[in-house]
Amino acid sequence: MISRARRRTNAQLVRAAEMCAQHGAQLTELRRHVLGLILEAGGPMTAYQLLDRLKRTHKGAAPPTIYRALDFLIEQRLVHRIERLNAFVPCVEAGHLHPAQFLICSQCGVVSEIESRAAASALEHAAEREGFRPRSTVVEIEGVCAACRT
Amino acid sequence: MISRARRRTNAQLVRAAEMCAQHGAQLTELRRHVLGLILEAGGPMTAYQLLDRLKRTHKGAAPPTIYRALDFLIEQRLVHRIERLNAFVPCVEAGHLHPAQFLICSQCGVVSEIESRAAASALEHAAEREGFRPRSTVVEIEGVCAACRT
DNA sequence: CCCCATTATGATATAATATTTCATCATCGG
DNA sequence: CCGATGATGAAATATTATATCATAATGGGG
Repeated sequence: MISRARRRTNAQLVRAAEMCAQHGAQLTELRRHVLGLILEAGGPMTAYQLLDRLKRTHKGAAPPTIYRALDFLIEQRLVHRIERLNAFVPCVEAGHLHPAQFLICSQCGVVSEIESRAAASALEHAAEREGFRPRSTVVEIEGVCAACRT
Repeated sequence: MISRARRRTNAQLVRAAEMCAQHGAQLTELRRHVLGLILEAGGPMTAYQLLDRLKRTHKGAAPPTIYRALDFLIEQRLVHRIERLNAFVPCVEAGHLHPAQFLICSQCGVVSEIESRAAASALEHAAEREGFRPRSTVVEIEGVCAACRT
């Protein structure tokens, strides 16, 4: 019995592997496994939470194991890092270059990713007015989500 | 002989004390000292860099000493935390509630604060479309500054 | 097919960042 | 003066991240 969520994850993993291949990068078993953990988590996961899970099936896993995998996944734009939480979530639009914009609920801890093209372009223009060439933009908005406001 | 920069810092410290007082908070000697270190630094400082400097004049300083001071200063909106660097800088507009928007040069390490009202309001609207009530927004744009682009 | 350059992983140690906890001390309003 | 609150001291520990060196897999040229 494979759950719907699990099937969805598998599809995402297949797609991720394709996208890596297109960039000449390989989504190895290990990296694929870590990405799977993040996809299945349903919320932000810290590096050491991921490491604990990884250890269940991957005996000798150590901090560098997980950080190297995360570096790769971030490089491939499959995963975002939420700086405010020291945590990691899947990209909503895997593999695409897009500004990371997060809503972080301080009550329930839920993190959701949004995409405001208006904000992204305003930021880009503001940066370029200073002569600054932006490469990677992170927006993290902490507050209270709709569910917790009731 | 008091340098111009030093005089400017003093003025900022006086103003900071006033603003704290207005909120019923006290800028104690210790906190004032830490704020002074950040103002004089001329760039982002990590907690432990600040701690090292603090120790020169403040014998028993320990990690909680500096983190408590930083928490206070952030609470009073006198200092920003740059999540991507685990580092701290003074607010450009001390004591005001404003979204923190930073340009971080990955070549020279310089951090500058910008203020794009357009981006801030686009983000606020995007958040509220999701029913999210924003409380604190951080934008960190990593890239290459004008000076380093030449 | 083999070589070897490159990339990936294993393994250990350690560095850097941050918090918990409990005790003590100041301050200030009643 | 007293008690409540807020601030600091001090020690231990938790959490996050990197450095380093060794070993193994992989994948193009010859």
